[in-house]
Amino acid sequence: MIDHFVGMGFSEEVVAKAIQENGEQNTDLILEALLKHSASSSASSSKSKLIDHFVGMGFSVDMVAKAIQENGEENTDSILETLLTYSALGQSPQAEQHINSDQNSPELDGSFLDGFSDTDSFEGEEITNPDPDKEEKLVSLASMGYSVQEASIAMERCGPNTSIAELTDFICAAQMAKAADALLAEIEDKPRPKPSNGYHKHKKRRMLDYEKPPIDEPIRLPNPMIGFGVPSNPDVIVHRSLPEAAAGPPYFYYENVALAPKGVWDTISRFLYDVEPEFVDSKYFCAAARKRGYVHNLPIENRHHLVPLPPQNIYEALPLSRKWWPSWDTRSHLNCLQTCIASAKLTERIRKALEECDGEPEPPHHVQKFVMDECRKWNLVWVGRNKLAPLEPDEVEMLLGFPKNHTRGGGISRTDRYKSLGNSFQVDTVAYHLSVLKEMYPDGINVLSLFSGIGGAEVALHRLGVRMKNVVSVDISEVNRNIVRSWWEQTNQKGTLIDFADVQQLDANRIEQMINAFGGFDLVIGGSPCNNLAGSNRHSRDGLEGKESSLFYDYFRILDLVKNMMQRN
DNA sequence: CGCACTATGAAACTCATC
DNA sequence: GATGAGTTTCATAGTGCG
Repeated sequence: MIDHFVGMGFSEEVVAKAIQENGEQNTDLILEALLKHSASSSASSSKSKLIDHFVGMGFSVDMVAKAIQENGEENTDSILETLLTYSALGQSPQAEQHINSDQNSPELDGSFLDGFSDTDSFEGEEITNPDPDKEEKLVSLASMGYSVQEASIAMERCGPNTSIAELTDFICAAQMAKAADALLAEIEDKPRPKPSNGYHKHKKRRMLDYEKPPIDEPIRLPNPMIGFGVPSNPDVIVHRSLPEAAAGPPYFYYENVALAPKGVWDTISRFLYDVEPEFVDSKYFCAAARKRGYVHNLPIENRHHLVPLPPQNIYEALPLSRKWWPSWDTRSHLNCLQTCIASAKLTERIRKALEECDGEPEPPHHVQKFVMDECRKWNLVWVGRNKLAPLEPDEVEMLLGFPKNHTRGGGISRTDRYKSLGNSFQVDTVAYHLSVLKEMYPDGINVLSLFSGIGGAEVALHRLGVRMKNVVSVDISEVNRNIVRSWWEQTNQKGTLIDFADVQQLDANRIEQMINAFGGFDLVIGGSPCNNLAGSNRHSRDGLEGKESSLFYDYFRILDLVKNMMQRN
């Protein structure tokens, strides 16, 4: 019983309490109590949040665990002090480790920390005499956006009496040296266009690597996939320093699938002015997973989520399915919403397999395994006794944050609805990133929206209350353009919507024309085709050079044109 | 022709273990 | 570090029907 609810993502403590309060019999009441609890409290326990917080600053997990053990959970200042002391002394300076928490359970067991006290790599007696001056400098450098590792090694190399300015110079010089080497290594690569306003390597790097051969480390996906922070775990990364060439105006926001073939995100990031991608799973925003990478130059401080908050798990999103949900289906979130749905043949096979074991209290293990494998593969939900079904289009609309009937009618087929929705943004996730624009542009913004699809960016901005003065929207699909146009009119937008079918139509002349007419674009947003990158594609997963996915280079081309023209003005 | 339906794996990841 | 089991994935091409 406890395992059942723990499997849904609730913590053991909370489940035990809910069972105690409601009795073992009434699972509905227990679930309700759990949902209320998760709605009222944040998704993470305080301890795991605390760990995440410091790990996000670049400290290793075992270091953080040790520091919390020494100082208690309450005094975060003294924890930080201890961590800085460890770092200053050069103890276990690896920064790449993350907590290996269960992706499905945001809360951690109380016993979680126990394992770490045995694996400490540093001893108490080595930290007797922390140098206060050293600490102060570390704090200063950390607040400037440098990692503790970079800072502490720079101090080690430069000596104790080095000024902050000299230390930052040292770090920059090391970064540039690494960049030059990397650039030499890249010349061998296949030819590529370069940003015309210069190419500067300025990624935050870990000083430890400077000893190693100058090979660019490939981009890795974060675990948990929370980017620079999500509402339940905000500001994991407090500061980031953008490369000079990346700074706006205009702001830009590029999106694609996180699980692309190797090297794809390295290339994308390289083109987009060396901005580090922000990888986020939408399961932290809604009831369905959606692992995506976002390269953008927006500020990341003081983001806020959309209201009202969407359903955070399957039970909130699809309350009617609760009645039929068996205890052995422990899913709390759906998998990625894709462009195709399961066949009726499959759900029939499942129904028959389940009916064959109707007499027993629970299907045998191999049947459960078969059913659950298909449920996860096809995102099936329970709609009756032994009955599973794919999501309806309006349910997909809701899960992705679009208004009901957004893609309905006007001549679009059911198949095309699934396809357009499956290719879209998750609105709440994107809106969280875009939310900083609201205060920056009280008078509204001009938007260049490439590969708009069904208008995920426009819907997100509208729901945020960001006024759109002029929107230039480009999408190859006529039904998609109709959907956006129809939404634009239904929501009584005061601004102007101009649409194009093909990004090729946007050449330098036309872009210059529009920039002159509108006074420039404030936001260039878009997610280029993923079909040659996505794992579901058996036939033509050709990478970034694939037929459609290579349109990424048009996103870059247009963005770079806009940047240059706006810089000139 | 438009539409609904169906069959079709592998790459790349995570996690545990040795 | 190496290995292996387990899990996830904004899809395409072909067929058949009205």
